[in-house]
Amino acid sequence: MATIKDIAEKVGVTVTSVSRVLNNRGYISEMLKKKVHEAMEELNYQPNEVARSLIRKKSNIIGLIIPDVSHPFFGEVTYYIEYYADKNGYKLLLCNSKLNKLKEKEYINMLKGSQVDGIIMGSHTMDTKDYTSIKLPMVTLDRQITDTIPYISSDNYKGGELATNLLIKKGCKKIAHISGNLHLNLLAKLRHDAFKKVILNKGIEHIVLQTDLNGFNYDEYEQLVSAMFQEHPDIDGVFASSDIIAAQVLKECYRIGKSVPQDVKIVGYDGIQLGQLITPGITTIKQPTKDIGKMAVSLIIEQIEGEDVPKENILPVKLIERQST
Amino acid sequence: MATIKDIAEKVGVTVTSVSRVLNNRGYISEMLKKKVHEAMEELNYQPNEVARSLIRKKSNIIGLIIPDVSHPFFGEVTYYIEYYADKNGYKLLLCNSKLNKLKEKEYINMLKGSQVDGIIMGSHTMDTKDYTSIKLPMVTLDRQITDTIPYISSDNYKGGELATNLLIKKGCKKIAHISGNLHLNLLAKLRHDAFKKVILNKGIEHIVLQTDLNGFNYDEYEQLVSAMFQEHPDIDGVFASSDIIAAQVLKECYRIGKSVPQDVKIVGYDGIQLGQLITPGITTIKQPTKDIGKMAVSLIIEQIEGEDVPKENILPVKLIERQST
DNA sequence: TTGAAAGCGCTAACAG
DNA sequence: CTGTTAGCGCTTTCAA
Repeated sequence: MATIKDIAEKVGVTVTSVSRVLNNRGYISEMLKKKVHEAMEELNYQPNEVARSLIRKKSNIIGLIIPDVSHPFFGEVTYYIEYYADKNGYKLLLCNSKLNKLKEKEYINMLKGSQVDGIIMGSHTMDTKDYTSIKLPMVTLDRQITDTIPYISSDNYKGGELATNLLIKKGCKKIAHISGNLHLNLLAKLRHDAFKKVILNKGIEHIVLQTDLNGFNYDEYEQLVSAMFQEHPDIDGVFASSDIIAAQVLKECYRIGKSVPQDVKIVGYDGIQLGQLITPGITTIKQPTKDIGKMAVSLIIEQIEGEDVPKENILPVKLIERQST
Repeated sequence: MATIKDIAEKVGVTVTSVSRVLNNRGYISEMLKKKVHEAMEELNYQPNEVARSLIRKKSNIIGLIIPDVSHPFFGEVTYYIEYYADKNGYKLLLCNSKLNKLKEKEYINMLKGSQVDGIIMGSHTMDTKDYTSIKLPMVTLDRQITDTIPYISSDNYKGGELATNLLIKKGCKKIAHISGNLHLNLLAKLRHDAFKKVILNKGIEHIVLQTDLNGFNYDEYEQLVSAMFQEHPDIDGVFASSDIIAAQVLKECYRIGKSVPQDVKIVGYDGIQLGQLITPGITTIKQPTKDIGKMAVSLIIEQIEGEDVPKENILPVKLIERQST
């Protein structure tokens, strides 16, 4: 690979001058500019960003830690984060924590070592102090760690209300809520809280199930859902905390001969693109993945640039009614 | 952030010695080792990988260019690539090209500038010479660019045969194949070739449709599939080039009142995890995403280490029969 | 067993 | 408008 020195020699000036045209800083003659650009073309020169990072103390890299990119919700969010990062001249280092505490720690150290300019955290298994000691621009997705670390979430409480109210409105008498892990302090817990409030308020029979901690496991979902219908065959409404789980519920209904929405009504969560493809369409609460990604990037960049950013960033959700209700 | 100098001063030695214990190279007294490690603990020291990369001329970063992480197939592959990269001490820089030629070029330059040690290319919209001029360890997914650049693909021809034969065996009389873009020189084209060969061989009526170039667009799929059934209402078998498209076909069948598999039989491709959730289950040709990811990483690393690697790497596919056939 | 010195590729005062 | 010099944080000969 050609270096700045090569092109300096070729043009017959010092590296300083070349650096100047590279960065378009200070006075440079048109003549020099032209020659340098030509030489760059010829030698196929590409500035070494590693060297630049070292001296500028800025890598232009954002680290992203999520449980699993292959989960459709995180896949979509990641897509948009990468999109907006690139648009703003940043690169994305991707880390899949699998909701594993140790891996999460290691990734954070790795990212610090790699001199990333900021971290977007979509996985939160560690203790509060582990996050506060990071000392790097940070933004979390769906978790409020302290009031100093900005977070982005969609309006989980509202989502929980919308889903629960819809099921009630449609006449469900016994409703199950299948939530994610309730102990991780995720804001997604608010969906559960809203569910409880609404349902208690209306005095409707209900149960709450929780999926386990070990990431996203389709088999686990399957067992959970199957056991649920076995123990509570009279369930006629399910509010699932993800579209994946909702699809699992739908599948189980088919398997045991319950028709949807006649016997059982189902509401999912996330509004993943793939949800459109399932028949009957699963009613869902759509999270604005694009806006989440965009905001995550802008909040990180603003912090990198030393600006103050709002700590609470709650984006609206939207109820999408399809055939499962 | 503490630097090597800080810890050298704290311990009362030179940076050279500290560097030695960091890298466990050369003679170092146990005493020094211990002291240095203590100081590292105390100052929460993390070696600056940017500085290391600069001097070692090795970043330990792999670049990954794919069309779109939020597409489930690529999401899964990306997940495994990151997994194995991390396992081998490498980091992953993620790039979504959206199958856009210009973006792909820019990403490649960006990755070169970032001094990545190698590139895994899962997006191929450029011309052959653009790839050969990259001069960096590289491996492509599903495209044979030249006989010098190693590629990984699953056995597309076999997959096409399996799918087509199954549909025929199940009694289909008019079979449609919905392929991806046939002009991108992807090896996925072999699915189409196999389809043609088998179907002509048996003299069965058929049509071939092609999805467009602009990445993955659910609306486009919808229109395509809808138009297909309108023009050819007598189609009773569909071999789709992805599970997503197959799901779209299934959905359209529901919409227009065709039952699956009685009226129309469907075979998808990829074997994405999400496919399990759809009812009726869509028969599919499963690509070994985990093995693909693992092999991509190992082929890149072997090249980085100067080893020769096999150029053609074809992994087996597997027919998974579900209810759509 | 440890240190001095050079240098990776680039930027940035400060001179001229 | 251009060059000299120092230095980012680290590794690595070569000496001691």
